Amino acid sequence: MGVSKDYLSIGETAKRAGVATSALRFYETKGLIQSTRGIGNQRAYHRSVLRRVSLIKVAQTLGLSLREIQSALAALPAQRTPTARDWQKLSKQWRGDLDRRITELQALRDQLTSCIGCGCLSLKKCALYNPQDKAASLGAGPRFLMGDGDDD
Amino acid sequence: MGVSKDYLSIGETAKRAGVATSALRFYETKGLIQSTRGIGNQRAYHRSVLRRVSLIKVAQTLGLSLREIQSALAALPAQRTPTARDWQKLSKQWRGDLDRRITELQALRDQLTSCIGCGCLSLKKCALYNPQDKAASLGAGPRFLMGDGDDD
DNA sequence: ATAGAAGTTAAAGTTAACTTTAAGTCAAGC
DNA sequence: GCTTGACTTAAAGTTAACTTTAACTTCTAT
Repeated sequence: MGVSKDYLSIGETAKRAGVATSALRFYETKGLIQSTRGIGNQRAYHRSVLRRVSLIKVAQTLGLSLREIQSALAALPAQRTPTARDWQKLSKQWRGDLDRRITELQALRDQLTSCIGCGCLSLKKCALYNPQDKAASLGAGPRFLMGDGDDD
Repeated sequence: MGVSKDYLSIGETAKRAGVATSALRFYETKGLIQSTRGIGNQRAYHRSVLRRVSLIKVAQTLGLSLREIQSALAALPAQRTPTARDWQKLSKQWRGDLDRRITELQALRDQLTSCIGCGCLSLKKCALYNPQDKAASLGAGPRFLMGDGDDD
């Protein structure tokens, strides 16, 4: 059982958060969560860690790396259960990220769509090939360029 | 210079395809591209490899893994420059993949949007948390569930 | 003939996000 | 007293997609 009402063992925390104990230890080494130590040097996680892990999981679903998540969580108080307000702040920012990614993918799809049937695939000319064009060319409209047969 | 009009050294191929020679060797071990060997055991890549590498790069931009790309390319003749028709077939399939990913992300965003301000973050109830719900819940409409304060 | 650029192979290194393993500690139940 | 289960740490393993390194060999130009 838990160390107390407010503190849980690593096993319990893992079970309730739906992650492996190894993941919790890993998160701890990365500074994403914290623990205190009880008798026998065993970890005791505060209840608030459960929410933190939840946030981590949501953020991961959204495609954020642990490093990015760490930055975001750094803004939250470690020893307090994140409030609705905390969550709002984070989720709004994350939605922005998501929106951006979606927009990028849509532009990529449009580019791809306009390229279907084009068949150019010219390394030097096709917009799909040039990563540096990515920001610039996305939304810059379709380009139907047939390779000249010599520069592919 | 190239071995002939139709064959290029690894260095030239790398330069023209915009990838490192190490990447080309790597792709070769993965069966994504092929080479013949001249005297001295040096690789000679057929011109068509340039297009193949192009396809690989585009596919990667679209988010496909080398393994998936390998499958797609397996349908293409190794010793022939992919034609517009080949490209059409691939790009249509890839667009489908892209569409699906975009749809997923949009559903995720909608879910996130509806969760902003909700602040539930209940491990047991919030739709954002449950990966297995992902397929089912996406598009299943928003869920405003406040945690009961005891389950997370 | 010889320097230097470009190639070759096998193996190890890199990053992310963890898991697995090894070896040992600790508390509870019988 | 002893087995069992949960826990601890450090280190190694895993997958993807390459890059880097080491130790040579071959080609090209002078």
